[in-house]
Amino acid sequence: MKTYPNPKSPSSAKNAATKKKTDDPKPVSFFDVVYKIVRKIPKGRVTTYGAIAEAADIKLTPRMVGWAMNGAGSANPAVPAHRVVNRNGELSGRQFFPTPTLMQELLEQEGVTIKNDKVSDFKTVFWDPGKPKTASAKKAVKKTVKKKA
DNA sequence: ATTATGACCGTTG
DNA sequence: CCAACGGCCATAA
Repeated sequence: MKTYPNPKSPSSAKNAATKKKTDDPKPVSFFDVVYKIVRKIPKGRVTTYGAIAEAADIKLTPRMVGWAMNGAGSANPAVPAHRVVNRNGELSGRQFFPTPTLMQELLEQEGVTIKNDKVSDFKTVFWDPGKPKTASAKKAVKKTVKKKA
């Protein structure tokens, strides 16, 4: 992050709660969507950015999810960003927490086992936000497609 | 308006 | 199997 601007700038989290100047056309920023989903994550459960993105209706990309989490710390109520990991189950965002170890600590407190900064039973503790509308379409995708190469 | 970056993901080499 | 690249949408300069 060389030219890292300022993600938690007033135009991010602040906007989510209180509309400022940079958001007129949109009543709510896409941050709110992410926050809402993340807050839905049950305790002791984790999810991936991609899952959140899909839960958001694919309107966003995993990257935007992570970017939105930047304002999570300033969001109200606080967003359990520690329950959000990448598809590899790694605590990629731990570095962005007040303390790099805080994310792991929180997860362990909830009963999630962390191994080498990664979720042990990631697939087990993994929680899918679920797509209410595209629920039926989800079946068509068949999860058995897990095979990689 | 254009360029560059990002708490990612999937495919290609 | 491991490494590298591009794609995706949004924000900041």
